[in-house]
Amino acid sequence: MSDTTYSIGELCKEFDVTPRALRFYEYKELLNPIRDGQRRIFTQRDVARLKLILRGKRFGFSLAEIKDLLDLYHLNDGQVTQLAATLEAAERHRIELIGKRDELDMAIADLEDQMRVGQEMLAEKSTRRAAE
Amino acid sequence: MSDTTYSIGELCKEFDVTPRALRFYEYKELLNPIRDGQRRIFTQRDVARLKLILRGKRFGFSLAEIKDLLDLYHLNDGQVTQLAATLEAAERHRIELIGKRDELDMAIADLEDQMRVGQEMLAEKSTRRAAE
DNA sequence: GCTCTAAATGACGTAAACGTCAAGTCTAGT
DNA sequence: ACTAGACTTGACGTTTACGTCATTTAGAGC
Repeated sequence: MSDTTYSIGELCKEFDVTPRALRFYEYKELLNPIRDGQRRIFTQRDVARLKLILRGKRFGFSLAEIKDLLDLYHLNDGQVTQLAATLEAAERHRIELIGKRDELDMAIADLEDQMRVGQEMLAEKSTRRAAE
Repeated sequence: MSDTTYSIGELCKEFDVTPRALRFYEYKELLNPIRDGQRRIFTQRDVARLKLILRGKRFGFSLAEIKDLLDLYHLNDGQVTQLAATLEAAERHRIELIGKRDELDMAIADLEDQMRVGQEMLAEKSTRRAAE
C-alpha cells in the first residue's frame, strides 16, 4: 500500500496552500492528521480529502458544505451504518453538479458567441482599413 | 425593443437577491442603474449583468474577478477600441471555463464511482439479510 | 393634508476564510 | 552545548460580501 505520509510543509508545497489553511481545515474538522509528538502527520486519507476540499472551493462551495460532502466521496464506517441516507445525499449532490455543468456549458456558449461577434467586428475594422 | 425597466424591488423578487446586494454591486461598479430622482432604475443591461454576476458567483468567482469578466460578455464602446486585447482576455477566460468543466466532469465521475460502491454494499447487506 | 409603501443614504455589524505576528518547542547537524 | 530550520499554539487582524438597523425622502391613494 502507498502509506506515504506528509509533513505540513511538504503538503503545502505539493498543493500550494499555507500551513495556516491546513490547520484551519483541521480545526474545522475537514482534515484530521495524526500526530508524531506535537507535529502533524498527514496520511493519504488527508491528501485525498484535501484534493476534494480544493476542488470544492474552485466550484464555489463553502467549507461547511464541503465538510458535509466529503463523506460522500469516501465512505467511512460511520457512513456505512446509514448507507441508504448517504446514497440519497450523494444523488442530490450529483444532481447539483450536473446542473452546474449545464450552466457552465451555457456560460461557455455565451462567451463563444460574444467572441464571434468580436471577431467579426475586428474583421470589419481591418476591411475598412484596407479600403481606405 | 424590450426596454423593460425594473425598480430595485422588482429586480430583487425576480432574482431572489436583497436590495443591499444590488446597491453593493452598484457601489462596486458591477451595475450602473440610471436614476429617476433618487430612485434607481435598472435597465436590460443591468439585468444581463446581474445574471452574469450571479452565475459567476455560483462558480466561485469573486466580485472583483466578475467585474473584469463582465466586459467580455457584452462589448461596450470602451472595449471596442481595444478589441484585440479584449478578445485575448476572453480566450483566456474560455480556457479557464473549459478547465473547470473538465474538472467538474471528473468530480461527477468520481462521485458516481463511489455511488456504485455504495450500491454494491447495500446489495450485499440485503443479500445477507435474506440468507439469514 | 395625511398615511402608506417603496426606496434612499449612512453607519455599524457579521460570517467565512484565512493572514500575520509573537513566543515557545523539537530535532538534526556541527 | 548551540544553532538553524521546521513546527507548534495562541491571538489579533484583514478582506470579501453582504446583513441590519436608524433615519429620511418621495410619490400614490384616500
